Amino acid sequence: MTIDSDRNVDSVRVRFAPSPTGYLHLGGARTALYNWLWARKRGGVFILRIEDTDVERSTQDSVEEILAGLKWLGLDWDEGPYFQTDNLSKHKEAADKLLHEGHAYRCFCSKEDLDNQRKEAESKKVAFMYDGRCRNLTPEQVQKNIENNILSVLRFKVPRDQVPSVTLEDVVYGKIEKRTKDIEDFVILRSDQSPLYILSNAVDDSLDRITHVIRGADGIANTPKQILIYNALGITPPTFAHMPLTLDNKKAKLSKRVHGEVVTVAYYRRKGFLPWALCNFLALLGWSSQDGQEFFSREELIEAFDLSRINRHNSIFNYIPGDAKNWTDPKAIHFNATYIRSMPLDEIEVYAKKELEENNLWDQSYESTKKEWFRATVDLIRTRYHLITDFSSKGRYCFSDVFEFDPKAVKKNLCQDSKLVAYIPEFAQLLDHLQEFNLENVEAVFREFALEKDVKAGLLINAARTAVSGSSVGPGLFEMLVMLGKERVVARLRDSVNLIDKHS
RNA sequence: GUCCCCAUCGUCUAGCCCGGCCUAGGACACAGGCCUUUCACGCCUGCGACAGGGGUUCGAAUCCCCUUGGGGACGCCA
Repeated sequence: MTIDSDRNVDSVRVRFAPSPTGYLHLGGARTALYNWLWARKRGGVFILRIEDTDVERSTQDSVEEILAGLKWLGLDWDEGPYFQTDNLSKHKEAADKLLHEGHAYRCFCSKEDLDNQRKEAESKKVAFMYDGRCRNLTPEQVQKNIENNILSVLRFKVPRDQVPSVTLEDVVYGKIEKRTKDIEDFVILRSDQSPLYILSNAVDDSLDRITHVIRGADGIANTPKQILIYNALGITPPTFAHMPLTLDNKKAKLSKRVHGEVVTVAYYRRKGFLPWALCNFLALLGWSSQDGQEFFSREELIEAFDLSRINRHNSIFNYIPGDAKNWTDPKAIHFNATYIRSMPLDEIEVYAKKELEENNLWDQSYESTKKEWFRATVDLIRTRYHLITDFSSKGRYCFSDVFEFDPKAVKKNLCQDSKLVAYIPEFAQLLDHLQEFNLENVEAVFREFALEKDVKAGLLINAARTAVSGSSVGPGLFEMLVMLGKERVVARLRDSVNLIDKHS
């Protein structure tokens, strides 16, 4: 259990606080998931807060994309979405308080000036830290600057003399210590008096009575600063749990800009992922269960999840750009495929239906007269599918007579033996005469025909597979034929002879 | 450059806090085999790691130090 499990046992409040400056990406989804899991596990509250204080870059589209992504993933929130900009007055109030109580001061240094200093430091390869030159301005000097309309920002006065170091007990990283001499007097209010993230975030977390801040490890550097703010404001800081980052295979932070859509949640939705399969995969990037279980239902994962089992090292999202089969982390595909073939039929049917509808392959009868047929078909073909989109692509032949023939399959299975041109119409005829088009009878036709002609059954079976499905792979042939029904099978077999002509 | 953090199979990880049960376990991927009418199903087998060096100890993947490697943060972004 966590460090403060006793104190917060009945009142966990966590939040996911994305900035609406882009897409919901995998890293954000994972952060949201961990927060959600923790809230659900502890019977707490999961809050969604949009941190839109960067007016320049925040967009409404991005907000909608984030909400849609979370909804799709099934990460429902209990409060919000709150918008950080709605709290601006509170943030300014806090800043005023810090100023009046001597925890902050006006800094009149110009941005250009500081940028130059920073550049110079960089070229000299020395560390740049604001030197605090405005810290000890006399009230008269400050007044004079204000009268002269010199713009000022508000900087936090890091109490280096009183507090030698800030330590925190991170739930996942343990004790983290930072000397105050290594923390610069950071800006909390811009020159237009708008608050910065470091301030707003801390104030909002306290306003929202957040008990656990669960965020990426890139937030570690901010934490000591925020603790200093909490202390100056007389607020007890929340518990922090930083989660390791997810890097790409070159160990760079995942980002939409450099990695493209493969890191966006929307992409997985489009490509045919089951939302829970993605969640399940994401949960395992940095966390593991005590007993090694990897597949979890929502309830099971909530039960098994614990902040204390989050590991400390960054993980790599192992996708290989340009690899058609492994267009994303192979393990993620493995999760999706496993869910597709093992989830309750009732649930997968819903996804299959939606997929077919979107591709004009849906027929109303699949819910009435052909309901059982549809169920059986979905169950038959899902075994080897990796993605929901496979139902409309690889499975197209089940739902439409217009489908593609894989040239390699045609060559391999139909053009392989010239006798097939004669055989196919023959056994198509035999099948056509079948009273009952069931597994036994259909198989018998193939077996007996093979015997009679003294050829391997496989020759006929493979030819038939390609003739009726256009492919060389798929479910067991006889199941497939019975599923398609006599009429379609016979017609497709007869038509397939034309394919052979074309190719030979 | 400064500060913070991390380091087990190619990847995700278990084990580490409380040294011996570790000839280091699982999963994905990969390879081979089986089943079979095909296959991206299933089953079996294999491949494959404690970054390096010093300590401490009877004994170290586990504790300590150093080196190396990696990541993150150093904005009037969030």
